[in-house]
Amino acid sequence: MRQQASIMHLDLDAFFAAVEQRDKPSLRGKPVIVGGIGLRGVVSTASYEARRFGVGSAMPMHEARRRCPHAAFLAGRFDAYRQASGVVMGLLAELSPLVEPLSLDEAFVDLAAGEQRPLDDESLRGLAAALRARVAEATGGLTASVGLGSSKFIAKVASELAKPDGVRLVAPGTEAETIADLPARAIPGVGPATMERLSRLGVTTIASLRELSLAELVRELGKAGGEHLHALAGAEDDRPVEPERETKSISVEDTFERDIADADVLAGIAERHARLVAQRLAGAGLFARTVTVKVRWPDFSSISRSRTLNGATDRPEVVARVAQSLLDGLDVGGGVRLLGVGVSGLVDVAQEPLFDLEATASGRVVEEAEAPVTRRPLAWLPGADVLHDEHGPGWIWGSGLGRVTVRFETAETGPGPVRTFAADDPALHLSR
DNA sequence: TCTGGGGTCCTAGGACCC
DNA sequence: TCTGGGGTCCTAGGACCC
Repeated sequence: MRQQASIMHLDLDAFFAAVEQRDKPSLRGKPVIVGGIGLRGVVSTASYEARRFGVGSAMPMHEARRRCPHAAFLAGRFDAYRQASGVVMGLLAELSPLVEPLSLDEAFVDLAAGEQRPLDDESLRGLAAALRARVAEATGGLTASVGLGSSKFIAKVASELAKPDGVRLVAPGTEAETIADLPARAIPGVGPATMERLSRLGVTTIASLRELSLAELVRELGKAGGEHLHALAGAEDDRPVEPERETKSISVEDTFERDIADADVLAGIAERHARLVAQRLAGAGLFARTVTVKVRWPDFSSISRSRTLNGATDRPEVVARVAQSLLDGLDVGGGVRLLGVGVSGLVDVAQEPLFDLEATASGRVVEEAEAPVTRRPLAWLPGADVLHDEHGPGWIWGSGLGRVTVRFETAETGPGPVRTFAADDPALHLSR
């Protein structure tokens, strides 16, 4: 453990919802919920206004609609999120070469690896304040919460304590007392299942977790989990900030609006998924040895089937063929809720296998493989950016029954007017 | 009308090898 | 003549995170 609070954790507040409010002035100050819009969607991010109604991440969308029916429900615009995220990560990179992104809206920064600067508490607080101001300025007003501590764990806890829109520095030497009264569930890695086991041992807070011996924790949670938790409970954490983590797996999966029991339909979906996976593999310059198919049944239980080849491939037809043969081994007659295809065992050189299935049908399959992967036509998803030949830029408020409702406003305009068009109005286009 | 999608890490058992 | 002891790879499942 280092002697300075020189590990930073930055977390953008209600990120997806905040980007929507930035770009849609009429939604500022109002409940906004971004997530899966379909029958089986879940909430990805809720704005703070929506959280007051008890809406939170991972909540089924129908439940969110019940709790906050007047919210704006949006499908999400990942290009916009990626763009804003890139700007913020760029600002972090100016602080230190050691930046570890955890997701679009979160990252660790090791400030001790940056250029020489004082790392006393006051200087670090000043650095965080300046960073937050620059984030807001560079992103059109997004707010970030920043935690500073002597380890990743403490920095992450600190940013949580700083939320929303704040800074928190946990002074070196005060780590254990700072976390003592937090619920054990606040430790990253303690989820519902682990918390349930801990509760049965009488654990509530981190202080009470500390009363369990290492042996007890290992017995209850296994070697790795037990040792990790024992260390974190005592505020011991020497994990380094790792800027480059290599990709270990790539997958595509889809939950269907309604369960699918038709093997031919599922085969077509598996093929599409396999092509997308292979496309991303090739895009990353990687090759895979193992292909996995995942199926979720109507009762929500799921299984996976995998096969490791004796070489590595990035060829869509090979991934598709292996996925198909794995799927063939399953009885889908009772219906399938979700189908996924993934690859792992990634290497950066091809070792094309002498693949026994290849010789049999390569000609036809290769032709198919060269056809570009076609994106499904985009529906008028709520929240999507559009451009109208006459009225200019706006966003989809809602659609249905052959009509589309658009609000014409941008981050710069202030709240704008709403108009409704026919869904096939030739003057209306999706942006980008 | 319950429960996304993209990941990571861990465990456990069996095969296989020296 | 009761049958060691590792190590690694593979498969499957589960917990967890954002």
